[in-house]
Amino acid sequence: MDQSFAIDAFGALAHDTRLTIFRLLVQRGPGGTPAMEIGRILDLKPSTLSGHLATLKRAGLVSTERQHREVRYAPRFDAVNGLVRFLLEDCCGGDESACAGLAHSEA
Amino acid sequence: MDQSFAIDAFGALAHDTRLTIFRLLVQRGPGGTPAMEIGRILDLKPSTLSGHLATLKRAGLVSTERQHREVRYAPRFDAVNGLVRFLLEDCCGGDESACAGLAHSEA
DNA sequence: TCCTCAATTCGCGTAATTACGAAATATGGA
DNA sequence: TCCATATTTCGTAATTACGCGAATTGAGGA
Repeated sequence: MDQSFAIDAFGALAHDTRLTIFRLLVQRGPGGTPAMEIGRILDLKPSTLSGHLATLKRAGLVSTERQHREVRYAPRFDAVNGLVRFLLEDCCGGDESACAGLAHSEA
Repeated sequence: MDQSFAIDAFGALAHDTRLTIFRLLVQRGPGGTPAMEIGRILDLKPSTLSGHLATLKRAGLVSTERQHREVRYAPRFDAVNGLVRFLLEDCCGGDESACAGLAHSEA
């Protein structure tokens, strides 16, 4: 996890439609969701949807798998964990007691 | 935590200088760091620094406290936790087994 | 009050992002 | 091969973000 990866990932999430897409994928689970289904649910034009999915993919936040004629998009949970670890790296100068309970999320 | 808050927060972090500032604040700890010290460490012009700090503040990622002539900036760990929870809300449709170990970070 | 340091606000030119129609490409069935 | 469905690429115009010099505000000491 380096800085430029994190910037791309945060930038990808810093958009109304893309954030909605990503959260939808999280709720759908690791099995993935076909692009067209996402577009139907969120009422997005194909080219707009495709652009956003490409942004999320470039940022490493989603993985893709072609199945027949469809492309299934799935969230990458490891990317989220990586982002959090990167953000809180060397938290409080390594002093566990200073940030106890703060650096751990219970989603 | 609502969507527009999350968008502002991710947008604030999606920038080289601001991400560096935030991570520096995390490492410095909850006691806060004077703005000028941040600027000196990262070699930033006052107006540029101030703009970035204002963006982080608006996004709810940092808190400020005036001490004498200085303004100390501190990271808001609760905001980070809130973002992660928001991102992973209803993960895998609530099926714990499907995302076990994925939704929890050990920073 | 006057001065100085700390920090913010304003203004401007430049650069990146956005949505989406139209055209192109990919996949599999008839 | 021909076609329909699924998805991506391209082009363009409108919007927004960027850095930073200059001017301004705030707080405390002399």
